[in-house]
Amino acid sequence: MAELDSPAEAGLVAQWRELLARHAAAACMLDRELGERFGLGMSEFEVLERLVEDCGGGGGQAVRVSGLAHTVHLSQSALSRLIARLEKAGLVTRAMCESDRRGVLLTLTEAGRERYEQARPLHRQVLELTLGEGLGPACGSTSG
Amino acid sequence: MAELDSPAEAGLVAQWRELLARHAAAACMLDRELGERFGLGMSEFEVLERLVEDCGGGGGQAVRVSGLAHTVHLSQSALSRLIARLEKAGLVTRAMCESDRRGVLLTLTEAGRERYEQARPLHRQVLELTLGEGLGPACGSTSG
DNA sequence: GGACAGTACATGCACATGCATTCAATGCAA
DNA sequence: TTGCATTGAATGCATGTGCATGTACTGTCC
Repeated sequence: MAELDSPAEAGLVAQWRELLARHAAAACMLDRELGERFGLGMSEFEVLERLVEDCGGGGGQAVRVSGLAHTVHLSQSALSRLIARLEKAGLVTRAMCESDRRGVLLTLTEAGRERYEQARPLHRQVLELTLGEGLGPACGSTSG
Repeated sequence: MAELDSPAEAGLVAQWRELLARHAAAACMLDRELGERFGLGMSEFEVLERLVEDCGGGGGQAVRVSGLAHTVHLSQSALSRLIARLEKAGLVTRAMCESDRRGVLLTLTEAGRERYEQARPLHRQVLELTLGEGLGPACGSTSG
């Protein structure tokens, strides 16, 4: 039996599996629910939320893409395409940064803010369901 | 300010972001390290591990694919293709189940067991790094 | 000014994933 | 036995992701 060499190792693996299960359950349900009802993926919502936070309540404040990359767990290329999707959907606007013309400034549109506000309750409900109580079966294993 | 309506909501979101960060850090490093050194993805290793556990120490005990789906957080189709990759790599063997010929029995090959045993220390090291201590920047945001 | 390294973002490409569908096999009912 | 719903797994397809690269721009050194 090679898998029970040390108790510390077993605990670490148990912790990892618990994390995997919770993440899978939450991520899958978020993707499905937000996608069905609001046309947003989990990461799309996450980016919108960061934009709302960083832009503050006042509209029009712009955010650099490079700043987002530090908070959203996506590669730079994935983030670039995600923003392209959001822009295509009319939820954000891309504009050239004047002070550093390599950079891109993101502005949340009114539609983007509304979409976020509409989706937020569902997002929180899913988190309550999947993080609050004992975890259920994850997404992938229930499909088929 | 719409994002601080209730303290419970804020706590839930904080918990979710913590989970996202830990998962991203661990999953990314696992994929990268296991991929570079052993040609295994995170999920491939996970499946091998379940096979080792379910087959027990003795070789040759077979495991149904349908049973794996409940423990690995993948869709049925993804699991099917993952198993195909493992079989192509010579790490598992697919055989028809005699009692229910719809089912597929998986057998860990000697190479599969060896690969798992070789990869396990690295897997545990990554878990220690990413789960044990305070989380660092996640994978995606550090690439580029 | 010109050359060159570094940064910010976009894009080509390969690949893993999920959904819907398909195929094979089982269980049940008539 | 035939007919039908169900289950286990494989496959077509669209999509999201990361890596490597390309493009545009900045800053530095000469």
